[in-house]
Formats: sequence, C-alpha cells, structure tokens
Amino acid sequence: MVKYQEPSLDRTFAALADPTRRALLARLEVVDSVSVSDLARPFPVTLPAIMKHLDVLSDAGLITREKTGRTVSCRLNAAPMEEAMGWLRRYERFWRERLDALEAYFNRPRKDREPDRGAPPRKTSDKT
Amino acid sequence: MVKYQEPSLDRTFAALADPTRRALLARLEVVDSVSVSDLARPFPVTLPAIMKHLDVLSDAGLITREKTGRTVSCRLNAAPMEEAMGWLRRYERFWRERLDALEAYFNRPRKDREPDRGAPPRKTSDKT
DNA sequence: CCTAAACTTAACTCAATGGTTAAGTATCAA
DNA sequence: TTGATACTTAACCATTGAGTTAAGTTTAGG
Repeated sequence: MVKYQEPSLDRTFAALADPTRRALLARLEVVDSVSVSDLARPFPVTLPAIMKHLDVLSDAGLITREKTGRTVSCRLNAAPMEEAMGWLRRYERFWRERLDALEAYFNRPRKDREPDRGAPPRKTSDKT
Repeated sequence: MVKYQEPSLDRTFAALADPTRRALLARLEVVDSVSVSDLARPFPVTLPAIMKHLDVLSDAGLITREKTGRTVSCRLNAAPMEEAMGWLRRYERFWRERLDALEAYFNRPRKDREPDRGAPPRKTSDKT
C-alpha cells in the first residue's frame, strides 16, 4: 500500500526534529543500504519504536524501503532536505553578517580590538 | 524569568516544522522588529495561539522579545538556524550529485542523450 | 516440517502540541 | 480615573508523537 505523501517542509522539519531519526539518517549517510534490524541495533529502544521512526522518515520522503525476502533494506533519500536547506538559506545573510563582523574584528590591528560588551563576537558551531 | 535553553537541533527543527511559525519568521526576516499583535494580525488564529508559537520560537532561540511599555517587540535571531544548516550540509553531496548528473546530461551532445530508465534526471524544487 | 529470524500490527500509555474561551494585568490616552 | 489597548495566564480539549508489550506474519535453514 503506497501512501500518498506531499513532500512538505512540515514533514521534513518534523522528521528532523528527533535525535533518533537524525541518528538513523546519519547512519544511512555512510552505508548506502541497511536492514531494519541492523539499523535498530545500536538504539536503546524496541524495534517497533524504530519502525515508527522509519515510517516518519519514509512519509517525509527521507528514506526508501525495499523488501527482499524477509529483510527490508533502507536507503537514504536526501532530496527533501534540499527544500529545507533552500528555506534556511534565505536567512543565511544573518549569520553571514555575524561572521563578517567576526572576520573584520580579527583583521583589525590588535590594539584596536575592543570587545563591545566584554567579549569579542563569537562564532557558534556544534556537531551532532 | 530567563529560562535556560540549550540551543539544540531538536528545538530548532521542531520550531521550523510548523507553517505558522515559519511564516512568523519569514515576516521577521524582512522587518527587523514587530509587535506581538502586529505579528498576529495576518493569521486566522487567536492571539494566545500566536503567543504559544512565539514561546516555541523563543525557546528555540529563534526570536527575542523586548517589552517597552505595554507592547512587546519581536526580533529574529537566525543563529540557531546555522547549526541546522550545518547539519543539513552534510547531506548536500547527495543532491549535488543529482544536479551534476543533470548538468552532465544536458551538456552531452543531443544525439547522445539517452535516458537511463525512460526519463532524464529530474531536478525537484519547490517554494513555500 | 519446524523453528528461528526479521519484520509487522495492534492495543495501550503518557506527554506534548496546537488550538480554544475566559479572565486577568499593565499601560497609555483622554 | 476610566476605558481601551496590548498582552498574559489559566483551564480546558482533541490530536499526535514516542514509547511500550504482546501477538501476528513471512521467509530461511536444518
């Protein structure tokens, strides 16, 4: 039964909002194709829970599943992320501005570096 | 009362998963600072509903609110989106590959253009 | 054929979302 | 000081989300 799915930003962002699902995707980024149980193994939740996550990812169009025999292999489909990035890109100029400020700050001669409110402009960045 | 908030991807993506909230952010992208009721006006929901959306955006660190007199002005803070984009960028190669294929296809001499499985590579794109 | 492996489905819990109405608190303007 | 404006809070409701356990289905292997 193939469910109709509109590849909306809603579903994409909602799918990405869960750390377990992001971890699943991260796994699929590096391996091309994994079975459901292999995919589930590292997680501290039950298989049905993972199944539901896979349903969400699938509804968002972020993965495809293919059954061969009794095993189902999952594969990443990053396409919907492009739309999400497109949406975000619109706001890029805001941190671009901040980065430019940062850059300008450190390109200034050392003696001129005066933190506006006690600290230099800071670049935030983090990995998941 | 300043609530502690970890600027996690969870919150960011969750905040972006709602179309009303994305619309609020889109509004704040172009105007720099708007009062709560001005912000709420175009939407077909009640003020308290908008308030809750603003709480979510605020908890995600995507907006800041400042009260002056009886009006509260909201301001965009796009910083958390940078982390989100950083996460997504990791997957960029997947659609980059698709685009490269598309490009290669159309740069090939016309007579050589033979769709692999009945159709040329397709570029999906959509606006919100 | 029988059993184990690899899912799948069903039924249930609990908390969080997104919305409502109604009532409350400041603040500004006359 | 009185009333309207601009929020804010509280209480409630329905739906969804993330998880569970328990009971199916297929399929593969001995």
